[in-house]
Amino acid sequence: MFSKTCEYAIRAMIFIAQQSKSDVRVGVKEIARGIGSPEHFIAKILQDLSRKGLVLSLKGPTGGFYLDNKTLKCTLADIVKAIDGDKLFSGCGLGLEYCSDAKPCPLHHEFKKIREDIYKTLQSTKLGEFNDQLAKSIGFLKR
Amino acid sequence: MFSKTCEYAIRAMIFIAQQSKSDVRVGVKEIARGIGSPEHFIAKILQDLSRKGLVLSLKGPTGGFYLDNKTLKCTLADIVKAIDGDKLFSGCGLGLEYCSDAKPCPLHHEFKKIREDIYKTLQSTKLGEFNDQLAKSIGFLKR
DNA sequence: ATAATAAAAGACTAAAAACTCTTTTATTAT
DNA sequence: ATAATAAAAGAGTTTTTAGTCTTTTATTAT
Repeated sequence: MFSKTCEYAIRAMIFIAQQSKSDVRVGVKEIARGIGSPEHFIAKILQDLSRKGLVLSLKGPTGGFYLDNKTLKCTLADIVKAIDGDKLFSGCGLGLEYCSDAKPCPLHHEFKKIREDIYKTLQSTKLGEFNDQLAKSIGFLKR
Repeated sequence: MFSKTCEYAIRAMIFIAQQSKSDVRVGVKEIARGIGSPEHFIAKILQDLSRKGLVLSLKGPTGGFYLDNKTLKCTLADIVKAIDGDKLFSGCGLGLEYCSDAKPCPLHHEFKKIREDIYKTLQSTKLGEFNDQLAKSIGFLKR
C-alpha cells in the first residue's frame, strides 16, 4: 500500500504527535527507538518532512522534532502525499497512463471507489486528533 | 497498490482471456504489443504464472499462452496473490509485524475495511467474466 | 566565548525490483 | 527426420528503494 519510507514517516509523525501533547521536543534517537526504525533513515525522512513544513524542528540541546497547533492539523493523507505522491489516490490500478473516467480501463470504476475510500480515511485522520485513543495503544508503534 | 510486475501480469491475463474466447493461443510478442510491456519481462512473468498453473502454454509453432475453462475461472485476487503475495490483503497498513485484531495499531480498524473491500473486488472478478464488457474497452490495456 | 548537543546535508553502500540477453528445450509443419 | 517456431530457463544489467556513515551548521547551557 505505502512505501516503507512512508510507513516509517506515518509512525514517526504519530509518535511525535504524542510527545508534542506534553510540549516536549523529541530527538531522532528516541523516535527511532519508539517506532523501531533505523535511526539515520528516519532522520532523512524527517528532514524531508521538515523541509516541506509538515513537522517542526530545532537544533542544539533540548532540540528535536515537534508539532504545533498548525502542524497537528496535518492529516495522514498529507504525509502520504508528501512521501509517496498521489498515485495511490489518483493513479490507475493497472498502471495505465491514459486511463480516466472518459476512457476507463476494465477495472477503473471498481478501483475508483476503493481509492476514494482510502483517501477519505487518510484525509479524515488528523495527527492531533487520534492522540487520545492512541494512549491506549501506545507501544504498538514498533516492529 | 500493486507492483509493476503485478500490473503487467493482470493486463496480460486479461489480454490472453480475450484471445482465448476465440480459442487462439497468443505469443509473447503479441501480448507485449497488446499491453505495452517489455517483451522479455512479460515472458518471465508469464513463465512464473504458468508454473503456478494460472495460465497454460504450448511451445513451438502455433504455440503460445492460453486459458481453458478452468483457468478462465481464475480471479484477479489469485493473480495478485501469486505475484505480490497477500500482504495487501492481510498486512498492517503501517507495516507493523505484530499488529492484529487483538493488538491493533492506531489505524488497524480503518484499514481492515479497506483491505477487505480490495479483496472482495479482486476476488469477485474472474478472468472469464469481464470479457464481454471488455470488448468495448479493447485497446485500453496499453500504456 | 566555549563546549556540548542535535538536526541538516551530502556522499555513500546494500538490497530489491525492473528489465535484458542468450541458450536450451519442446512442438509442429513440412 | 528436419527446420522453423515459440516458450522455458538462467544469467546477466539497470534503476529504484532502503539504509548507512561522515561532516557541517545551528542552538543552548555553562
